[in-house]
Amino acid sequence: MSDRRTAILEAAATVIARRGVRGLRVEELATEAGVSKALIYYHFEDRTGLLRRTLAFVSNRAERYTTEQSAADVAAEPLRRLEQALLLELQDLPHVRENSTAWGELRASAVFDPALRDELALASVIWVREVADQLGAVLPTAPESALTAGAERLTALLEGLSARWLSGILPLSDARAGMREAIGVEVAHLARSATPSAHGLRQADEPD
Amino acid sequence: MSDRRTAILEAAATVIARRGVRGLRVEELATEAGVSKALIYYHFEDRTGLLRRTLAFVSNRAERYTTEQSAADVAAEPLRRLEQALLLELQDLPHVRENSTAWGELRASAVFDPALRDELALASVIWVREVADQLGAVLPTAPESALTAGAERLTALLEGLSARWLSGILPLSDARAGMREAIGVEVAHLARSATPSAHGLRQADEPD
DNA sequence: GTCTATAACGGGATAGAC
DNA sequence: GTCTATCCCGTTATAGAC
Repeated sequence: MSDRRTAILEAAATVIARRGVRGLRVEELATEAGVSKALIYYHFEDRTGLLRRTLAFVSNRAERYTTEQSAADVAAEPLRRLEQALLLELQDLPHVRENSTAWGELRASAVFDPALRDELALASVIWVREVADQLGAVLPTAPESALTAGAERLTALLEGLSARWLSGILPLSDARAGMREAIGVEVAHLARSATPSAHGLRQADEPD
Repeated sequence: MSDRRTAILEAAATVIARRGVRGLRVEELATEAGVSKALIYYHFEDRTGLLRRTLAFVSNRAERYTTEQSAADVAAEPLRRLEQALLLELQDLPHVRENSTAWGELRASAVFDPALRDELALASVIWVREVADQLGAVLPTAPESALTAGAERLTALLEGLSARWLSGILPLSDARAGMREAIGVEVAHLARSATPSAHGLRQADEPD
């Protein structure tokens, strides 16, 4: 894959984080990437195609830095690693903010743009499974389905808190505190359901 | 307030739910509302002003139907009422879907449009307090700060789950199950922290 | 592969009649 | 208050040279 193409995708993430999907102008993107407008249409089908590729690019990049970060502390306790991985997205660092903002934008756009849904669903499933795995490292006895459900809740909460933080209605520190507490609560909950024999039988909450 | 003006706001919610803020065309809005484009500019400053008013309109409407629904079951147990109020937003009914979609869109837009932030922050604070109050009815002994934090988590989770549902990456039934379980977990958590030595206290009045 | 120049048009906003 | 008609700018997308 050409250098230019990658440069355009990186620039797209930057511009989306700055202006939103709605505010993305192919011209501004061209300037940001240091190329001409026409080259963007040469490398990508059209505006929507570009967005699709950017979504995949952003989610790969997020996955990459999450994994790197965790690998660096592979010796750390599973719970610490889980917290790190989730709180990583709630930091006021340029590249984190950029990735979170772009991700949020593209997710929101997917509600109205079916072309984005496949990429979004794929990225989402990968992320949930990753978190489920880390939860599994914390709670080896918990059943897979419970881990997935827990990961679903934690990642959805993270997206909700992130959206509030980025739209300026929740201070970052509150978002981080909320996330940290939720992790603790979730782990405790899963631990209780996973080891019913230790204490009294604790059945699942409500029937569907 | 004129009939027309309200009709335009209602139509705006409908069109935003159909096309997104990004896809809202003043012309389509005019058709939907059964008025001319010019009238929209007569009643609202400009496109952004219209969005601001629509945000306030949508959040008022949501508050209204939440309250109505709860009032109808005022005799129900507090926990049931809390669940009802939150799960209300996760239903595949036209007007609910419309409100949730429009709300999500406007929230996402606020990240890049400071003009929307004040309305958004206000609506958000009202909603969190409402949920915190209902949590307080379930757990009279819990301190106000814990209730607010819990409500923050529950509403943020709801927004996260809702976004996933509406973007088609999470089935509605999963979203509802996740929400229901989270409520149970959260209430249990708050109950434990509020009554470290005993449980079942149900008589204390409003904490400060 | 990459550029400059331009076509083509969608859509926000306004003028002015009634 | 409400309409019809229209302006006109910004934006996507393409043509064609190098």
